[in-house]
Amino acid sequence: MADLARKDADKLDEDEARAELARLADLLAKANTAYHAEDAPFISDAEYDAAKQRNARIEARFPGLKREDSPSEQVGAAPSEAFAKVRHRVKMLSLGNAFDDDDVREFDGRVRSFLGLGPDAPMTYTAEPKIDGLSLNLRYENGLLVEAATRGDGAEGENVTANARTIDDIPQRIDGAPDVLEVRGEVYMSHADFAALNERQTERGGKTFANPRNAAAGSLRQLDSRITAERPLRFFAYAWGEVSEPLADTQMSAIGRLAALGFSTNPLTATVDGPDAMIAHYEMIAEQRATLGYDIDGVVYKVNDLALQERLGFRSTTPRWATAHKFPAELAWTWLDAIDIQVGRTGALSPVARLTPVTVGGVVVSNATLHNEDYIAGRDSNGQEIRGGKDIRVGDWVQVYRAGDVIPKIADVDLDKRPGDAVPYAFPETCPDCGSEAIREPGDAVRRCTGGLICPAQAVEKLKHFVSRAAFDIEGLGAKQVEAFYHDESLPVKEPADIFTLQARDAETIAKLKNRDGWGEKSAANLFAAIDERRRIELNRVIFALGIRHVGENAANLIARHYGDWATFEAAMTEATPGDGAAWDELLNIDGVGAVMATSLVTTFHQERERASIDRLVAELDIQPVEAPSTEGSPVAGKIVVFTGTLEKMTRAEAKATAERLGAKVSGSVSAKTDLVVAGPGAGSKAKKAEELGVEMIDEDGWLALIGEA
DNA sequence: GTGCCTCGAGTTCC
DNA sequence: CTCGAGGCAC
Repeated sequence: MADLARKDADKLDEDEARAELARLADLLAKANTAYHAEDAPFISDAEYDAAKQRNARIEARFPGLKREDSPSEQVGAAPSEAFAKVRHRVKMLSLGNAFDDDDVREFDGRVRSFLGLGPDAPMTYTAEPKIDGLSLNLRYENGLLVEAATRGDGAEGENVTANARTIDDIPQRIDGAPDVLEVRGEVYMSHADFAALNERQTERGGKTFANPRNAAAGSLRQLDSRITAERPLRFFAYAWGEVSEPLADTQMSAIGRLAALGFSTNPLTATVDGPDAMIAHYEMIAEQRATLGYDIDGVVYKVNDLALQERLGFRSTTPRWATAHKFPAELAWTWLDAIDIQVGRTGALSPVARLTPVTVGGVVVSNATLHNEDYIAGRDSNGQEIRGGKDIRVGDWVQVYRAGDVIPKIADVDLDKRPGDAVPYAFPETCPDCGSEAIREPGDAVRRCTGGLICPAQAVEKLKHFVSRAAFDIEGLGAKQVEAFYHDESLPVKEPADIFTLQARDAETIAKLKNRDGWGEKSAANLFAAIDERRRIELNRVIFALGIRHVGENAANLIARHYGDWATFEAAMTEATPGDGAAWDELLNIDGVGAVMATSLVTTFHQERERASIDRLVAELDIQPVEAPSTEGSPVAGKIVVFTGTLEKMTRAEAKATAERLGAKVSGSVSAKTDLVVAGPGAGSKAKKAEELGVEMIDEDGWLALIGEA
């Protein structure tokens, strides 16, 4: 009986099967509690899946033995699917950062210059503490709370409505609000509540939390909302998402409106005029930091006038009208035990510091990035000394901080504690993984392995990139799995095409897969189904997935939109030669593609080995063409627009942003391809050229009238 | 040629 | 999140 757990599920007799089902039911129940309720799993996901499958297999053989508390009847098994996804109707963006007074002045300067205002024009901002918790979007329809979602990646978060309802600061219903109102704010835990919770957890033998933020995050993400209800979470409202009618004219009065509706708003929120007042408010909050009773990590400034906020708009990931002034990072000293080298997808050799674990800002840090060769030597990319020119050596006593409160870095070295035998770090000149020469191009900061596809480290990283979220995103085939497959000689997946031939390649594949830990027939079938589903895939994802240097998600979109379908794209890459020819010029003419990116693309398609690998992949796929996004109803969609002369009612940057939002392409020079020239006073050569070419020309008012109709 | 701005690549820990 | 580099405007 002792080895029951090891015995093949198909060979158990009836008594053994009954005992084994009981054991598995108990094990899985405990694992569930540990995972969900205590946030401290004691078995791996793979072990969990294996136990579940073993249970299902035995039940299939002895249906009569199926228990009333059978784990196969229980829902919510897969931890990652615990919460439903919610797509935010208005994106939840992050904020840009300011680290010192100069950054704050620069922020103010950027706001003014975008709006075309001088340094003396009045400009009012709000300033409020930046709460260190997790942001939440609350959706109210007709005054009733209908949905609460975490920020997630900004576009999509998790539905935690049941848990949010247990938080006292979050009203279930509100009176006098717009029909649709999304309130945004921060869920946090106070210092006192955090300490009491950890004490309680210790008494119960449960897991304690490293800091209030983790405690708040862990509590909000409980599957059982009764547990969340016992956790003392709080909420400050500071923003909004979708609203059916405007809340107010200014940020400050909108916050007042939220307070009037029954939300907690932070009492240290105030309006301030200009950078000096912003900085003064920051210092006032910094002085109170220790006595607030909850964690804050800085001060947030927002342009107060909502009409100006709208004009300022957004950059790719952050609003132009707000920034976060962060408190200086916490520092800690520890020993540097070793320096390891990692090899990236593009062959970049990145040094990583292995540290004696140390707590920095409530988190235990054991690794820190060392960037590159120069950084270790004590110089930045311009050859300027950093850390007072002190190099970093194995054995050193080093000061660590978390840049942006996230990435561990080394700030300083204590030379007095340097061991006598410490030697300067010798950066490897060959790849630690494949032994190929590692070369640093002149003017480049990184040293790269020249092994290309023959380098196992690069091949694995390329595969990870291939299955990543913005690329193929195959369900059940993440970074960990492809790495395991790569190294499993019985099921080799050495390049992307191998993923798609996995099933067909070998009739025994399923049998082989089953030998892997935690895999059964069902998981294999699921995997193949997920892979097959991804054979139909959009062109932009394919281009990004190829992992060509300098071609990221954004560039891949631009390129896909330009060529439209794979055949056209492939023909263009094959035909183009770096430096000249019509195909090369066409590539360079794509907005956002320059010579470096173009060379990288074209040479990849001309390298025999790379090309063969791409061809093998494409043969397995059904690549969907992409169309330029239709900006319906926009009078300037797809048009090439040039702004020239002095613009009086908007700045150049503003005009460009607006035009692009409406689907127009903004160019700097007038050519036969130009559709429209917007000329302000003082327009010179460009207006003249437009006239010669017969391009339509309008003034600023004409432009505003045109887009006003949009 | 210089100076933004944005993107790409690499990074850690939960 | 940060840094470096590419792309592009001035």
